[in-house]
Amino acid sequence: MPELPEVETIARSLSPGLCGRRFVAVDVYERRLRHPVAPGLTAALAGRRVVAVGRRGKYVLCELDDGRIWAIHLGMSGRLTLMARSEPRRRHDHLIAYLDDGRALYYHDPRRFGSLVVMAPGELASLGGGGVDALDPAFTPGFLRSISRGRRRTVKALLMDQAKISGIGNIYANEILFRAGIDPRSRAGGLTQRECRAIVSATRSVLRAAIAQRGTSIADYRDGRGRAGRFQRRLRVYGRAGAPCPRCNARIRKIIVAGRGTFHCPRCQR
DNA sequence: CGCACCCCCTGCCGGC
DNA sequence: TGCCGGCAGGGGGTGC
Repeated sequence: MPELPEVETIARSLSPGLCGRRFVAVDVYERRLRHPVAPGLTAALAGRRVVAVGRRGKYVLCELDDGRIWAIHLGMSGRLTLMARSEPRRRHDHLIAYLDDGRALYYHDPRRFGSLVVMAPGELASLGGGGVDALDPAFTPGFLRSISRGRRRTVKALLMDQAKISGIGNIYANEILFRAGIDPRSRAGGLTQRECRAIVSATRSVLRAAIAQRGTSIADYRDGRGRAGRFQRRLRVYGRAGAPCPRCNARIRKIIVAGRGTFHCPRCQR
């Protein structure tokens, strides 16, 4: 589910309610996530105060008062919600972290593709493969060109490679390449400077616009207060197979690229 | 190196 | 109505 804009929205919506609060107790109900929840997670969180809530790539980062960082990945179906602690635990609520103000943070993940890890600040650089965050100023056309050069892989696979660029998933890769006018199957190594500029520019505008709409809610996604996003109304190709291209009216096609459903306009994306 | 392919897991939807 | 296959925003591992 959540890509960069959704994770950013979740972090922002949690921050006011979490910052300055202390975890008084943490209950783990299911340890079998993408990586098994470490036995020491509860002890690492309990008693700690939250100093800041942020994001990197697709991870929500919760900075603790001992300098360590709780990194939360929501996989495809994860939710992180701040609610009154009297809320009943629901099916697939795998962790509840109780705060010192009568509220609690609920981690909910039906498919269990997410992960929960407390790490030292030094380990942050390698998180999720260590790619440059897609909204980091360091993600420039020159950088994109440097990681593309000589590569035969498709440009879409490169955009979604978290070890190179972090935060872009399947929905936004489709939208970015549509706005940049580039065929998702084209080879990364063949990108011109002009195309690299178009991709970086489209990445920033699409991700920022999606954040402004508080993310894309297709099925599961909700922010830290349970609210849906609105960017699904602005999607130009994702999920629109057979519909007319908003730019040229040709029919949008669905193909498979990089193992994922890929939507594109065969006329305006070259 | 990069990819196709498989897996993990639950829920939902459409077709029959 | 029920069953079944396919698909879904994530990542990781393997073998070619």
